[in-house]
Amino acid sequence: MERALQIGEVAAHSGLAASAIRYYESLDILPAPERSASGYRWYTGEDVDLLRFVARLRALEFPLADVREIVALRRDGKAPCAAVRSTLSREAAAIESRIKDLRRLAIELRSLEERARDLPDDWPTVCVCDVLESPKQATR
Amino acid sequence: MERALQIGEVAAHSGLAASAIRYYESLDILPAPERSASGYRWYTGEDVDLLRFVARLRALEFPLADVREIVALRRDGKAPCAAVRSTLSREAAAIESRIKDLRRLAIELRSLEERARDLPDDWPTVCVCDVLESPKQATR
DNA sequence: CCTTGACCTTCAAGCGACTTGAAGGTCTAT
DNA sequence: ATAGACCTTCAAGTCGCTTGAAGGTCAAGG
Repeated sequence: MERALQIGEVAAHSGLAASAIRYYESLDILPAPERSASGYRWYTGEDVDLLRFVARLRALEFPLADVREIVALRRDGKAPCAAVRSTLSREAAAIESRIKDLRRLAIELRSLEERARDLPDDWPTVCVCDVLESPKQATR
Repeated sequence: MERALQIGEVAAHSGLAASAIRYYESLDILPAPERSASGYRWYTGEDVDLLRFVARLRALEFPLADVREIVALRRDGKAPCAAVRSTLSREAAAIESRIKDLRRLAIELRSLEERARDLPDDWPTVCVCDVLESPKQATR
């Protein structure tokens, strides 16, 4: 016979923070669990499965709106596969584009850093900041 | 003789949104410009240089707190190079670590997507979602 | 029986970097 | 005179939570 679990326990089992679980419940992403006589939330093993699933979606950076939709489909007995697929491809594309941006950024930051390393702190500043000004000019 | 510029014009010249410029001013990141008799902000050519510089810092994803510090140093006649260097290396490290995370994520999303492509929408769902459940199991 | 400490509760506010909207004023051209 | 394209301020919304305050509950130990 399985014992009911407190929020801290399901948090530990799912990898979500207790505050995040309460937050999801407040947004109707997660169903409200039973309560003990004193008002504590009681979770079941099924709840833990759902929390784990939600944690996985969030680890994949699914937006909460999508998580809500997917969890609702599941609650209605429908397989959320189509919704999951749609978010998967949208997220994957967004993240790949973000990676491209960040890579450009990282290269620029590192090259600026290299350039800055050679300048003294009191380098006479003719414009706002020599390190960042007119970035397309010579690398010295 | 140079004509004063309205916020929309300096926004266009700097790449910042007018709303962002007002926001920076409200946070004392940017100095408050002169105003016309009717209350419009009037910007000078120097202001545009500063706005461009700030736009560049933000394009490099410098946090606003750092931008504030750097702009303040400059206002006090000090070269902000040390502060810039410090943010550069911190930001570069943070962004490279973020890239690593996102690359792992992208790989996982794409492989899940591939796996999902082969499943019908009404695939009998034995758990919350077959596509995402027990991700370490066979790729079918 | 009482206290300690670790848990739990709710509600409100804060984070970062803005954007958006409402409600209104100004300026230029027709 | 009016249209429309600017500008102003202020408040609230976005996203995904976390943190803090103020308090209730519960088991163990003295």
